Amino acid sequence: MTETRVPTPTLERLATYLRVLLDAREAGLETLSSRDIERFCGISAAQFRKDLSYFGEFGKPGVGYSTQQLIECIERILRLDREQPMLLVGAGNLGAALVGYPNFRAHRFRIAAVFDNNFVKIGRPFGELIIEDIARLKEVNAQIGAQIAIIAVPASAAQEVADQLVEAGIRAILNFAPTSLKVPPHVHVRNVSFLQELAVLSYHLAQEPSPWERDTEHALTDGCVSNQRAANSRRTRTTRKQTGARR
Amino acid sequence: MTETRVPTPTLERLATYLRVLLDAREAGLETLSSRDIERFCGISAAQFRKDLSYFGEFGKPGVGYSTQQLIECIERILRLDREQPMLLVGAGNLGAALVGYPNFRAHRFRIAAVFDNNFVKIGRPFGELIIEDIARLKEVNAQIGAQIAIIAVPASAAQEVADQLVEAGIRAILNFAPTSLKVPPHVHVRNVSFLQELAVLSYHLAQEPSPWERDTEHALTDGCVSNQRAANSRRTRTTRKQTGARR
DNA sequence: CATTAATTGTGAAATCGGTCACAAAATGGC
DNA sequence: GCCATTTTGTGACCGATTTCACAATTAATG
Repeated sequence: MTETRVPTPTLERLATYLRVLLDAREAGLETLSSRDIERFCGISAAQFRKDLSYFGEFGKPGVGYSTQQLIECIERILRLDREQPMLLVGAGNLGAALVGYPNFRAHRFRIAAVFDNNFVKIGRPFGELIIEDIARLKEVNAQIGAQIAIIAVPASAAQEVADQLVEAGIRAILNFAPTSLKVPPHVHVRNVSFLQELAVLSYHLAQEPSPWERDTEHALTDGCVSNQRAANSRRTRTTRKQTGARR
Repeated sequence: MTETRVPTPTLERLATYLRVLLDAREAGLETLSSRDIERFCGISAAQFRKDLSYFGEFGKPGVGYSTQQLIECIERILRLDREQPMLLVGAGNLGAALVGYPNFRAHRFRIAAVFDNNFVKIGRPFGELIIEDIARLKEVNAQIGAQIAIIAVPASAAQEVADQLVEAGIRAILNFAPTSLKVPPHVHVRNVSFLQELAVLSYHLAQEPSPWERDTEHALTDGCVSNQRAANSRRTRTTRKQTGARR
């Protein structure tokens, strides 16, 4: 609340709170308590209050929070209170899904231009926009002044695109390509990785095999043993216990 | 590394390591050290070693890790070593991007069926699949036996879809709808929220305004003051310091 | 106006995740 | 075979985040 940097998890949750509040306002609720928030999105009431405490005091003891006022405050904190033009690079399937994504507007994000390097696509309409030549990135953004860009190109092209975006004055990148971008320190990057999310789910499934699988599969306990040194030396250091993949 | 639960951040990073390893194998590198990994994806060498230590020992001191062996081990850990059929619900733009997503196959994920509730779409081709009636979810999955599903429908329909998926035996859900799903405890959910990611980026931009904006805008320090009680009572509790949004 | 019930904001404690540093292991050179 | 060099695996430390618990505040009731 006084001088601390705000933890990223707090920022992420703020967006969730905002969504809940918007729904609540839609439903005509004028105030919400932290316990209501917990019911609606599963984030604990204490967590919610602690998160808000980084920014000030917004509630009334005994009453809760004014839906309308808290919406306005969170929107200001997150800079969602003004139009934000964005650049989209990559006019493929994913790009098409993004230009058609209806929820951007509620948060005042707007895709202001689309770029691709495929000369067959350049000049064609894409949603309500015309696909621009990626070579004109800097030139076009001199007009638009976008600070945020979305990368929706294959991994092999992503780094080059990122470099061009930085060159064009972009300071924040939402990256859908499965690759680790290298950018100067003043540029923020957030990665969205379907594969990563699926991998985490897949891991958890493996931990608790489904009933019909349990008796035909024993791979959970064999499988990934230590390989190399597994069956030989090592394990002599201190009191090496059961080496190998557990669980 | 003996009985601890594996932290989720570790699981997420595992997917990144795998990507790096796959690229390295492609490039003909037979071994990699933890410092190489750090160079390629920015995750610290110590972090990498610690992450692996949850699962066993995979490297050779003085040498590094066999690319091929480590790929195989991580694939086993993440259950990426066998085909995983998935159900996709929602045959809109996003669904189209997902059925066409080329990277699923490298990790053996496969969209085995697509569902929608729009009778105009049902029966039409969608990529290489035919759109099925959502009402046939359970019936169809009795054949497929998928444990993972992807929700790519509007938020308003997401909870109902989730309920039907659980009913159809699904145990893991990748949710693209901006809503908090309620599912039984044995079902895992991961949310993908563009808006949340953009909101975090937007916040950081607000913290460090771009040069050309700095002298025309002063909104950073005014803006979201505490509202309610801001200018009146309160602040009497202990030694309440400067109330209101900072920064 | 006093009492009760609800709810906030926040220090303090607990938990969790990340970094460091170093002993142990592997390799290459001589 | 021995020494120098590299790199692993991990315990110990440290910082960040979450949870807890409670004093303070508000509103409602009689």
